[in-house]
Amino acid sequence: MKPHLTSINDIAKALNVSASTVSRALKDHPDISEATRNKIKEFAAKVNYRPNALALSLKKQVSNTIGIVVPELVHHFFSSIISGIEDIAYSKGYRVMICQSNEDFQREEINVQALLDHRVDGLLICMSKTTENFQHFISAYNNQVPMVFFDRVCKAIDTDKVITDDFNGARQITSFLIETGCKSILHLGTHPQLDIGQERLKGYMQALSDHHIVFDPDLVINCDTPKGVEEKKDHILSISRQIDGIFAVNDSTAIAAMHLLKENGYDIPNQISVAGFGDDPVANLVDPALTTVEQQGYQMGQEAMSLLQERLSDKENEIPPRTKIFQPALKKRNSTRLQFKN
Amino acid sequence: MKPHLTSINDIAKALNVSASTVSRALKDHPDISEATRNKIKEFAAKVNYRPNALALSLKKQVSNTIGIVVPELVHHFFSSIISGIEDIAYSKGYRVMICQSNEDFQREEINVQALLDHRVDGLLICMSKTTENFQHFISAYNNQVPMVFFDRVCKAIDTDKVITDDFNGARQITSFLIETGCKSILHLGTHPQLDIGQERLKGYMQALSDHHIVFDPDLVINCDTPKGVEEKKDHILSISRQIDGIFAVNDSTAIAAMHLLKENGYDIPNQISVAGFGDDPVANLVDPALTTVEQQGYQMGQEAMSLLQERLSDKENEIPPRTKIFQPALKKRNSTRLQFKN
DNA sequence: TATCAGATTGCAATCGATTGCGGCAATAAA
DNA sequence: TTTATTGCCGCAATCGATTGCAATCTGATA
Repeated sequence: MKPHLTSINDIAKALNVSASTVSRALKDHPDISEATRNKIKEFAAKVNYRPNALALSLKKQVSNTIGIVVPELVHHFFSSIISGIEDIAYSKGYRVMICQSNEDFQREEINVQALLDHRVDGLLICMSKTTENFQHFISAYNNQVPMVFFDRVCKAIDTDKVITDDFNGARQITSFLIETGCKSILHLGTHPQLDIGQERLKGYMQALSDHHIVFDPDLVINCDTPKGVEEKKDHILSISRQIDGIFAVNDSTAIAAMHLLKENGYDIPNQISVAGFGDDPVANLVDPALTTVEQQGYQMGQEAMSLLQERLSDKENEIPPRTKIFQPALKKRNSTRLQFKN
Repeated sequence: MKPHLTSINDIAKALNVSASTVSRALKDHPDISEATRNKIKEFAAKVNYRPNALALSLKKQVSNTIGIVVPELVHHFFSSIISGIEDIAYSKGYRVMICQSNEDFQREEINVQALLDHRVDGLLICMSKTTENFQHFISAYNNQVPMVFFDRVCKAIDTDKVITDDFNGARQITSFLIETGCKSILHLGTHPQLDIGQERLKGYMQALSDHHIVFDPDLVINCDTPKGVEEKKDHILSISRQIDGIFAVNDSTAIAAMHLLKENGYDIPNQISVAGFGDDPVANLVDPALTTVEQQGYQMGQEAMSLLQERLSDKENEIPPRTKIFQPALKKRNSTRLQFKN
């Protein structure tokens, strides 16, 4: 069951010429006579000849393929980033190989290694939540593999990065909660080792401080998935009587929390306002619609691929590492009070 | 900026042996003395040697890579299918290359061609909505490329297929609508050239017939996305007074329709019941939660990859084409009345 | 007729890894 | 001392495509 696709040698044999003549004829090399060229081109078209990309990559030492590692495709943010990457990649003549780490460090290591084994020209990476050892990245970096991190970046490596201004986004949305009347805001956060988690927490704290509200560490819970909300529902419910707002690190967690509260008789947003982060399309479909900040996944993907492409074209290696920061935009919806209330 | 990764020849030169000796030593060939073997293995480990997958694929004429073409990654159904595929693929030692057609025929053609150029061992395909010409599939099929279609299959090719029982799913959910009191059900359907669209329409019609309801062609609208609902909202609203139920071809369309009706003052489900297809996670998050049928994307992906893997191992080419049919399960939620009402 | 330029085409090496076969040495057997 | 055996390793071809250089042939010029 092995497919047999026509090679340049097959054509050469069939037409009684050498492989080099075929190769030259197909790319209009002036050395080849018109008669021979036409003969070869016609035959190639007839048998639907296509150059073997593996052989080409091996010979040219360039695969025109870039590798992507994302935590999970099922999240809209990541799949829209990938669309952004792909659209730029296609337009520049690159193919992409997509891998999921499933938020698992070992799978991430294997993925990076496999992509390097396939000699991708560069890497686009969003780290898994559980990655604390960066040796696989450092090793690739030391081997001169061009790489761009996006969203969850690796601080240990000085390369291109595309990120959201998580601090500012969190500060904005927390401020909005406070300005619409919230005085006691629960933060559902993510793993402390993730930069985005730290930044969003800092933004939350900064907003409190901006409004002279004392930070209460008991109002921060490590809980960043709907499953996490389910697991910690007793904790969340026990705390729910003393809060009037929730800022969750992402939309799905915010929505899960909102459902939990609704089920337990809370009026959203009048008793408790709920806000998320990311502006997943779901945010607009739930009831009440979720207030959140928009992360421009598609554009971030485009930017990441553009940075990588520039680096790949930079033969003299003179581009310094760059960091592109996307400003998230507040999306006011009905899961939070819209006006100031005292 | 080209990465330099160590090759077997680099090792050979460094240790003053031949490349063949290195190759044999690394795979414990008995011809190589223990001393030489250890020396080579130690050096290889030190420089972090990894075999070039391109060279291996070229030499062995097997890439251990399979190609996937899906319409769009952002849909949960497709990304969960991919997770199912990947998990099986990894466990069998295969890598995957994922392509999106964006529901565009030409992009699909390009994707298939690019995957074949990369000499994938097999293809896993879900056709785009706009594909009406199957030459790119037929050509691959004629070249003996093992392929499995899933969800949206290509009838023109006699190969493995993994599908949902769309007819039965549509019949079930339409029957449920009727049995809970609906007498006039609008169907929001997809392109007629898609099998899944035809089957779901047939299932809908069969359910009507089962319950002695006369089919009304005016109650079928070609509308299969939230955007489509927006575009046809006047049509839908003009028809809304004469209906008491909607069966949409997928969940996102059903939800969009539900929102449209809610905005226009309809009570869901008491005035109009709404049902979807697919059981996207969103279905459970909207209010009211959407009644739908569950399509087991992850399991379908696993099955598709398993079929392909069996075919790849079938050197004698004696496995006949198989079709696996997944039965969708009704998920009763609150967007439809739960009891019979007259 | 000898020589040369120009037009065509093939040879062979290369990319990285694999593998059948042959070669060389040391040791054992005759 | 000669022959055979065994252990260990390298040569060279191969996968598909590219490319510098050499080779061949034609027709033209001296």
